[in-house]
Amino acid sequence: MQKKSLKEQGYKLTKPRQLILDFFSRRSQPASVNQIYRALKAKIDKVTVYRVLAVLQEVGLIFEEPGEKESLYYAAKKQHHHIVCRVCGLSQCLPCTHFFSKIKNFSAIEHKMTISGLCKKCAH
Amino acid sequence: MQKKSLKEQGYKLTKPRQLILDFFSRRSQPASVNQIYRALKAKIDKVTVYRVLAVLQEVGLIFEEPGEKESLYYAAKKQHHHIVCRVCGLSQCLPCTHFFSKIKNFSAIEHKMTISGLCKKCAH
DNA sequence: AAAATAAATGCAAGTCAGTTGCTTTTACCT
DNA sequence: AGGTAAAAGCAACTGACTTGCATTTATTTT
Ligand SMILES: [Mn+2]
Ligand SMILES: [Mn+2]
Ligand SMILES: [Zn+2]
Ligand SMILES: [Zn+2]
Repeated sequence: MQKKSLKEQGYKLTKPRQLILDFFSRRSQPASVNQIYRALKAKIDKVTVYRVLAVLQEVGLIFEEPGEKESLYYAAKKQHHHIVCRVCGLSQCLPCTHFFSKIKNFSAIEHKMTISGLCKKCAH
Repeated sequence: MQKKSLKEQGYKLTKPRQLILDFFSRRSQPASVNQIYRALKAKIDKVTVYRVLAVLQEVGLIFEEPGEKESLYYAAKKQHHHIVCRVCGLSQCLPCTHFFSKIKNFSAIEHKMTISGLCKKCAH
């Protein structure tokens, strides 16, 4: 089954929401709030960016991820791990192994991981 | 070889530094800046807590870690991974496997990982 | 098509972690 | 004890993120 739209889930399709959905349809890499805000050349308030991202995440149209500098990043595809260059920010997907399937004493396990390094261009 | 003291590394042994070293000698779990600050009942300025932690980390007497709520945590033992209860904060060490030893395109690899869950007491 | 209405936006102000600049105090050396 | 550089304390700042509230907008109802 494919993703339900905002309207199908009882949310209005507003101009800010449309702008941010368009942004993600053009972009495959994860993006921070500020990257999104700047990409829209401040056509919408930054508070609205936060609120729209919360809604889009709520309805499963985007996904949150941990990041290096700004802590919240979002992407159009479900969360998996990345390696990020600490100099230029180049980011590359990593195959997602399933760590820790049998941890004792804890339930409802979640994990967040950031792997960073220097890409060829930045390594000297 | 064992750890060099502050003095041996050219740093003064001041009252705030002593207090924080004592704090870590009593505590095995990682602690955030605020936890440290509150534990000292504000005997020293919070800015000083930040600066002392930076020094102690610099000289290798404590180690920084990523965390769930506050992003900076510190511990007396070298960085490894933990699982943290999202309700009460109970934290437990995890064996550190050496992920990602052969990543392509990136050098100087570092990783940060937080694993959280609900401990037995908080799981209902 | 216009009015009604609830939901969403924008703006201003607030919170909270972490930083910076600067003055005063302190550890340590002579 | 006195001198001095390093460190502490204080106040103000920054930047991410949140909250409250008045205004605007998407969609429903006439
Ligand atoms: Mn994964
Ligand atoms: Mn590890
Ligand atoms: Zn790079
Ligand atoms: Zn718990």
